[in-house]
Amino acid sequence: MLNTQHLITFKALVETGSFTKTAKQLGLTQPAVSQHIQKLERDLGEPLLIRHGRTTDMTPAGEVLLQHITELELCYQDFIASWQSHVESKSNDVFKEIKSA
Amino acid sequence: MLNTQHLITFKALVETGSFTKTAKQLGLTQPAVSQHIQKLERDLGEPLLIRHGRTTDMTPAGEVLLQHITELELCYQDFIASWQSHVESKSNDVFKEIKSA
DNA sequence: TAAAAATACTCCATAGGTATTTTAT
DNA sequence: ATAAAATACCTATGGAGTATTTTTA
Repeated sequence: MLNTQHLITFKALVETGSFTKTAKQLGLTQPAVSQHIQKLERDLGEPLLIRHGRTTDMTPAGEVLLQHITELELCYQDFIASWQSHVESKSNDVFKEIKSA
Repeated sequence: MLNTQHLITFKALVETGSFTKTAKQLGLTQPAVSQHIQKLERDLGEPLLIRHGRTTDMTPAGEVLLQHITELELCYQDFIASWQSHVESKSNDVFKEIKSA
């Protein structure tokens, strides 16, 4: 199973293009970022990035994974929204109880 | 961030209706299942299940979460499918290389 | 040679297990 | 009294940090 934190790190890495910047952005160290990517690559059995020296390109596998991450984020946002409205309706219930007391 | 393994455990628990059966099904111990649910409830700040003795009912919060899990599973299945076809097209490339050699 | 990433290692947090207690039928 | 869930406690794995080495621009 893919670790959600590692996926977040991968997405940030694609955006910044730099392990060091990603680490700063996420409040991690650079080795931690390296380890997240390595773990994903081990889990998936192929490289997500092609390293040419300091710069990196995404592999097709990386593109596929990135698309998945985007969809997971949408899914998560939907959940947050429904959770919010659940909590709101709950506090409405409490309000009603107070009023009727 | 909600732990994916804990979500899987919660779904299994809803299906089996029993901590012990869930543990067996997932190859865990019963206390591990208890801990997964407790962790989710702590993370979300409200109960997912109402315990009346040995039996449990899902709370509305539990229903909301379960819906989310279902959507995550769909999302994951889509990913598996696109990953498969990515890998296949890669091996096709390899095949082509062999043929053209 | 100076930067960025990888590696080595160490430590600590937490996930999961065993043993036990609590609870409800 | 028994079966199921909760709690206590312990251990081991792995995640994250520091220090260092490697790499390349």
